Amino acid sequence: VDLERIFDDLVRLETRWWNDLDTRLRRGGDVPLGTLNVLQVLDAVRPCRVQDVAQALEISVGGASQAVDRVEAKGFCVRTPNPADRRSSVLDLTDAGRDALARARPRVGEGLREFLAALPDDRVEEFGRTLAELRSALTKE
Amino acid sequence: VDLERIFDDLVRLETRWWNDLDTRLRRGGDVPLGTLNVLQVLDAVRPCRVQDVAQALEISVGGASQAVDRVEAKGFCVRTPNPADRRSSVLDLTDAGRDALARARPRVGEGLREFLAALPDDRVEEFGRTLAELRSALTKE
DNA sequence: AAAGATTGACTTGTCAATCTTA
DNA sequence: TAAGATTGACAAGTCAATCTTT
Repeated sequence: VDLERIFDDLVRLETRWWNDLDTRLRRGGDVPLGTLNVLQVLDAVRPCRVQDVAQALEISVGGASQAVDRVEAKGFCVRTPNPADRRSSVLDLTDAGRDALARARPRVGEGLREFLAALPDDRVEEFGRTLAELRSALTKE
Repeated sequence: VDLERIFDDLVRLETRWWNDLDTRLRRGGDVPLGTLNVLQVLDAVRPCRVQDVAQALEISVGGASQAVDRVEAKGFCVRTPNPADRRSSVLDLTDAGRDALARARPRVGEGLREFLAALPDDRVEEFGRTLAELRSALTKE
């Protein structure tokens, strides 16, 4: 098996899907895909701190802090002092943030359905299982 | 099937693998992974222009031009005026570039073997086939 | 001291405008 | 006019240094 080829295909596929989805979102007047990812984390993880965003997106804490800055500057979330630990803040979606999330999410779904239409359902499932296993194998290191 | 979860796992897996491999390379005194990718294209595609790098890496032409700038600044490739079309240059690896490529490549292989050790061989093969199919489905659009 | 977060300097990508040659 | 490439302004990540609170 040619592992370098697998890695190359993984990276390029991710690049193309990311850029294509991001372009769709921007053209449709929605938030960029990076912003959407943050909104999804804020919606799914509660309570949510900067650290939780970093972990969910597999990026550095510094990067997550800056990403939250941008989302907050657009009025999509607020930092509230954390009563349990004053070193951190709790991040909460605003109504505008929830609206942006609700508008953008379906567009991503559309794109993904098109991308994966090339594959029969059982292989899509298998693909998802494999990705999940490879990812969970990593976090155990 | 949860397509959003598949996309999320794809993006995060790529992020982790990329960052882990890049860290290994830098720690070992080798070129960064982005540079290695360019070297691999210059080695595989001949003759190679900036446009070919952009296509192979699925990045913009502007980004490819800058990436080649960096590789050239490190002395790993040279731009030679293209006799067949004077709008473009032909890119060639230098001896130093070939050395850097030969040193870095095996380290990436090591990392990938570790990452994929979590999976039996037949599923690694299947994973590779799926990635290739999904990618080729894209280029036809 | 260690943990959470922020900040500044840097890397590497995008896009739009521009230049040169076809 | 279009194609190949370059450039400058900007976007979004990394890391290391720092600040505050535990």
